[in-house]
Amino acid sequence: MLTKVQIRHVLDTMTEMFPDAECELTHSNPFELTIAVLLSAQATDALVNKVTPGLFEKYKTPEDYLSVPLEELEQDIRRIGLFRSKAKNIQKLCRSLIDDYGGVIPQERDELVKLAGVGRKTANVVTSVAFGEPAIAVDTHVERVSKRLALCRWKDSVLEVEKTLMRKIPRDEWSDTHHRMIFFGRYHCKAQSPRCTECPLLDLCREGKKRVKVTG
DNA sequence: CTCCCGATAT
DNA sequence: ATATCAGGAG
Repeated sequence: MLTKVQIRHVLDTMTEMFPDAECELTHSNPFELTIAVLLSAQATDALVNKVTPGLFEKYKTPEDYLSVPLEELEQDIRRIGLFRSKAKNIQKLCRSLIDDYGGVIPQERDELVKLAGVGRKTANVVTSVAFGEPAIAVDTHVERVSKRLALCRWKDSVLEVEKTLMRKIPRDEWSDTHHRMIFFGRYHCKAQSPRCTECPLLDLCREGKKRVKVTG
C-alpha cells in the first residue's frame, strides 16, 4: 500500500497526463446519460457513442421507449451486446420513472440503484456527472489501475476499492480523479498491453516492474 | 457464482 | 483464436 506522499504523487501525475479527463459518453441530459451508462456495461464507450445518436433521436422520453415492442428496441441496440437484458432493463427503468419518479431521473444514489439495470457503479456516474455530487464509480479501469498501483489491496471487491479510494482521496478531488483514472486505464495502463516502459509511475508500481522484467 | 453478447484489439 | 470492453441480475 502506498504512503500519503506517494498517493499525492499519483494524483498529481495523472492530473498532468490527463488534465481534461471527463465523461466520454455523449449525452445532453441526465436521462440520456443514464441510458448511455446502462448500455456501456461490458462495451466500449466508442461503440456506445456510435449507437446513441440515432437512439436518442428516435427515443426522447421514457414514454417513447415504451411505445415500441421490446423486440424493436432490442434491434436498435443490438450492436452493443447484452442487448436482450439491456432492452428489457431500459423499458423497466422507463416504466418506474413514469410510475414512481414523475418521469424524471432521481438525483439520490439510493433511488437510482432501485432502477432496473442501474447498479452502484452506474448510479455513481449519474450522481457525479449529471448532478455534480462527489463520487468514485469503480469500473473495470478504476479497479485495474487501483490494484496495479497498490492504491488498494489485490483481493478487494469493487465496493472495497471504492471505500478505500474515498478514504485516501480528498472529497473535492473524487470526481476529477475518478475520470483521470479511467483515462489512465483506458489509454495508458491498458488491460492487454500497458505502456509500462514509458510510465511516469513505474518506480512505485510493483506490477509494472514485474511486467517490464518479463517482457523487456 | 454464472449468464448475458456483439465489436474490437491483440 | 482469445481477451477485453465505464456491469448488473438471478
